[in-house]
Amino acid sequence: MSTVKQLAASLGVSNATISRALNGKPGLAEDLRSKILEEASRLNLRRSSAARSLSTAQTEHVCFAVYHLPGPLASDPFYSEILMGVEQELRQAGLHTMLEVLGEDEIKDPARWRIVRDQRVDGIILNGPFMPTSFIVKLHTLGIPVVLVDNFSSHTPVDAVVCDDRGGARAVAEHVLKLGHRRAVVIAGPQDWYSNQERCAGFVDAFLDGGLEPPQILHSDATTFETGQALMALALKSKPTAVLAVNDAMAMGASAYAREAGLNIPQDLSITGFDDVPMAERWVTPLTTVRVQKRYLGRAAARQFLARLNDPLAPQQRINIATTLIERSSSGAVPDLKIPNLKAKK
Amino acid sequence: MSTVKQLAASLGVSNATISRALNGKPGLAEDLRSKILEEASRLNLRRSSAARSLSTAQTEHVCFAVYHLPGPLASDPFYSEILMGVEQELRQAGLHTMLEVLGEDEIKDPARWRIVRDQRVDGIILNGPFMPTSFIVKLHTLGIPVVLVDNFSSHTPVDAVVCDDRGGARAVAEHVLKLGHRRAVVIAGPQDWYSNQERCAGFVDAFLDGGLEPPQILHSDATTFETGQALMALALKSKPTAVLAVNDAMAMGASAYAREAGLNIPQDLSITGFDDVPMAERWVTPLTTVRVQKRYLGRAAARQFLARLNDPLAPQQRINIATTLIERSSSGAVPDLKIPNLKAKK
DNA sequence: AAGATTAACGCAAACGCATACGTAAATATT
DNA sequence: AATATTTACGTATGCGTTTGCGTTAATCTT
Repeated sequence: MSTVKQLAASLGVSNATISRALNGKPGLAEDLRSKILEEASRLNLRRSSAARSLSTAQTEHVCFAVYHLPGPLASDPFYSEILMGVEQELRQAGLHTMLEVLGEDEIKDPARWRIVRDQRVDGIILNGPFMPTSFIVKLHTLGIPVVLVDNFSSHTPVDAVVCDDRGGARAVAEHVLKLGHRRAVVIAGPQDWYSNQERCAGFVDAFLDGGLEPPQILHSDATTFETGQALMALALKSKPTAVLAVNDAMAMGASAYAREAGLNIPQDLSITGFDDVPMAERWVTPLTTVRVQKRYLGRAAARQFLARLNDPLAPQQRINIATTLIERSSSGAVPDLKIPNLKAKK
Repeated sequence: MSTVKQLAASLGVSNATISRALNGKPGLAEDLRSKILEEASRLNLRRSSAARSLSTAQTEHVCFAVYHLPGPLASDPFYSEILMGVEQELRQAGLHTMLEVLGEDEIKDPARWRIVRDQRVDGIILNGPFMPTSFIVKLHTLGIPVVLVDNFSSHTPVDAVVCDDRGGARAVAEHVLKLGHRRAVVIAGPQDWYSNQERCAGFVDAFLDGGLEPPQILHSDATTFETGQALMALALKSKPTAVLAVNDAMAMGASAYAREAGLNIPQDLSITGFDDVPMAERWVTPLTTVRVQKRYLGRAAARQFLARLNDPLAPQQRINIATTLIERSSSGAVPDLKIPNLKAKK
């Protein structure tokens, strides 16, 4: 329970020396240093992070902030795996993670955000699909190191760590095309959501590259199981042989709806998801999907943050984490029987 | 970007006055106070939390710490809803939440835990089923305010906030008994897990109160979907008409296994879960389960923490949050046809 | 061997805020 | 009207570190 000053007294040296010893700084005999470290652990030294921060102007805290619009997405805990990754990496670097769930107030005026106003953190890692550009820019203008994770804002000068949404989407789409499907519907979420855009773009890429018309895209204002069900109802009107969902939650909703409509998956209809959430492989018909390593996304974000701290003037970076196609049984060869039907109807 | 001192100079008053105005302390004319507050927001005052902490010996930070044993439980993000509740409530009280994922090192020697050693937090909210008693006691001995959430340690002098595991379990069990079931098997997790114990006890309570033999209990070292499947394989040997799982993940595993074994739920077999995770109602056969309001659990924990801060000497408290039975379609009347079969075999 | 360089440490000033105490003016008391 | 009380503010000290600079002693240079 002792302080640095007490340690100094106990060893008959100045507290400057103690400080140098503890922080591994030069200008100190090695034997004295080791003696100090020994005494420090013997006396159970409890330093004051406050005093240290006051002196160094560094808090050793970094904020992980999420912003959920009020409404259907409010309770999606999708960020938690990212958060785990962030914490893991920051902890390894000797930094501590502060969690903040943002509300409208902070979004509107970042300068009034408490951790900013009180200088409680050395920087911020931002997560959430609907982070307004103005918010990000203001934060950046305040001189606070910021990195975006699982989101990207093109008109913003801050670093971003995203997964390869587009490439992943292209991969599932190609997989589905290879299975012979030609009539596909995309079940998507809000259009102003970065990942959603990229995934849709990836789907389209694959179709265009295959010399095909781009698939029909059904948008919605949410990406939940329920909206997946609802969009599936619409999608079925086009008599598709494949449905590409922008995430697993919607894919499962779509799958549930199709099942209740008497369709067999994948015999009558192929359905694919995106994310590879834990339930994806445990679903009635295990989901063909794209694995996004959220935890790694978080780790990468933290590492990028550390790099930014070390070099505040480095050019803006955008880091892309690869995704991988996971083939399971919710996708299968195109149902031969139905193709003529569709053609006939045409 | 100004400091308190600059504010003082700008208004021609002392910084003591500024401090009093900002912190709502008495000894200050109201008009002066409002003038100061106005100037403060005009100059975009950025105070130093470090200096404030140094002076007041309070950080305004509280740590939410989780401890996951390495192994199968490692990635269960069950704590995230609790965390959300904690953050929400602490934020409302003007405190900030620090997240820490504990490792073996911290568990063994809390005094070496960085946030403790550096006095980074005003207290700690602990979560995780396998928190060792010694760890909790040491923390408490160090004089750090601690509250346990979703866990309870009877040989420990710290506050705890738990849900009514026992009552909830009793409720599902009674529900199942009311449906006519007599031959039930309990699918459970590790025996040294508080919630697991309580839930098993609740099941047993209901059976004993009904004048019946307690059900067979199958334990496992994890509580995942996969262990649910595995235990279901064992459970079926007893030809039960109902299976009570200690959580939804296991119930879903059990459900999946039963389905693949050709059983119809609930016609051939009733299955119940516990927790009411989001997937429970979306499962192929929507799960009869017990709702645990994890978020509220977190909020209650934070409130208890605040109370503890205000009165460090108050007697230890244990707060119990009610649970509610959610009846869905995975449970049904006992299959009449099979009862004679079972009796015959006997 | 005398001067120059370097190493090892102490001194003391910040860092920015809170607060106990002091003081002067305003108000209340008799 | 004189004294006692309260109100409103300033002064100055302390919180526990870090760090620039100064000092002394040890080592190196020629």
